[in-house]
Amino acid sequence: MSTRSAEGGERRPRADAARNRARLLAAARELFGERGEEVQLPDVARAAGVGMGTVYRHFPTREALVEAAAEDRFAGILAFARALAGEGGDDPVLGYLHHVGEVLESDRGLSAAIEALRGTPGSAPLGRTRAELEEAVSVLIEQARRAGTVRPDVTVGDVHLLVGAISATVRTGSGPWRRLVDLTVDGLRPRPPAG
Amino acid sequence: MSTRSAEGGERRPRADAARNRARLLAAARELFGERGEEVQLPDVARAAGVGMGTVYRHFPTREALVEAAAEDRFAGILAFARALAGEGGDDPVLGYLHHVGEVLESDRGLSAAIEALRGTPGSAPLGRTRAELEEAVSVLIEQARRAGTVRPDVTVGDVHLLVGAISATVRTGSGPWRRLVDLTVDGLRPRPPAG
DNA sequence: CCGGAATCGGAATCCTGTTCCGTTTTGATG
DNA sequence: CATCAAAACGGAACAGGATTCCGATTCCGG
Repeated sequence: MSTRSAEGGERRPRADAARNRARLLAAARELFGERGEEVQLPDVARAAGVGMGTVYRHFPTREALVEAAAEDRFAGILAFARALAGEGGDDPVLGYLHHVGEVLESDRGLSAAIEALRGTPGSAPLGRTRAELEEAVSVLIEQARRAGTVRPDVTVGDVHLLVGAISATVRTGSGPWRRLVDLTVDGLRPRPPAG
Repeated sequence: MSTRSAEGGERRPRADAARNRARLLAAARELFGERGEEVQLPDVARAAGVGMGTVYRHFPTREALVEAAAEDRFAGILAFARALAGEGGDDPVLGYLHHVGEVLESDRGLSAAIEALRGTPGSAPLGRTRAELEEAVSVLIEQARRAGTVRPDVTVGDVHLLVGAISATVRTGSGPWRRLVDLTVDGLRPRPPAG
């Protein structure tokens, strides 16, 4: 009980630890983003100039590293969703899905993270972002509903469902995800604008 | 050149080989259907009462075994599609997607096979079934188009895309696949029948 | 019944994620 | 600045599972 106050206090990490963690994340973001799941832990360790022990000191499991590396992608998507809400456009849900698809396309590790998230109840860092994202998306839906671009019964869960489907499509390269979005979004619309 | 005619002749397999292959397929169908990808090759070998060497004599790779085990599911789906075409209903595409979803739900190994198929250009046994399936589905689409239940621009590729999405949704258990079908199929309809 | 080819079984190998532990680095203290 | 315990490090050892190898066994045409 000398330098730090009471119990819950997270002690500031040692300088080398912080440095290595940062290097690991940088390497992981680069490699996973480029090659996706096929990247092996030893590769990441080597790219970060670090031993395997260090990898596991910072991330309890491979999956955790994948998630951590994807974290700022989620943050980016969240920011986008909020900006979209601010713009007040007519079809924010479509815009959101397109954006998610594009990000997925540009970062092959993100879909891995999305899938990994299924198993995890609430991962510490992402749990919060996830909740905020849910909130932001529901705002988009509400907005779209008012503009008449989505059916009144569409929920946040539905949008998540579609994101999952898009993610799988991009990950497996099983087809043009934009087409999937188009097919589905037309299904989201309450009625054709008659034109 | 004694018992068999010329070059291309496939010689009849030895009795024990045929028996073991059948046992392997039976075991694989049962185990993969029940537990999906998490089943391990040694389990299948044990269940079939066969050694690992035998597994690999018959199937060059785990993936090949998964595919072979799923083969008659594909055949069943093909048969269903043809029957559906025969019935001449109004919305055969919806019926097809529902059926596929149900089969996927009942056999956890099928989605693994579907995904495995992506990598393979033309696997000998499935290549044929795949082509026939494509033909059958295009008949369904044509029929639905005439009935006005799908947009005129919907293609076989679109339906495959949706099947892939459904498969991923079922496999990861990431949500209610029926809802996904509903959302999407509404997107397939040309226009609300005004009523 | 024989002989050789086709199969078989399962141990050995290889590849990867994960764990362990002796060594090194950090930073609070005197 | 020197000291020392705690924290972090590196990389070798381990573990689980797919795949390969090869000596032993089984089939089948003659």
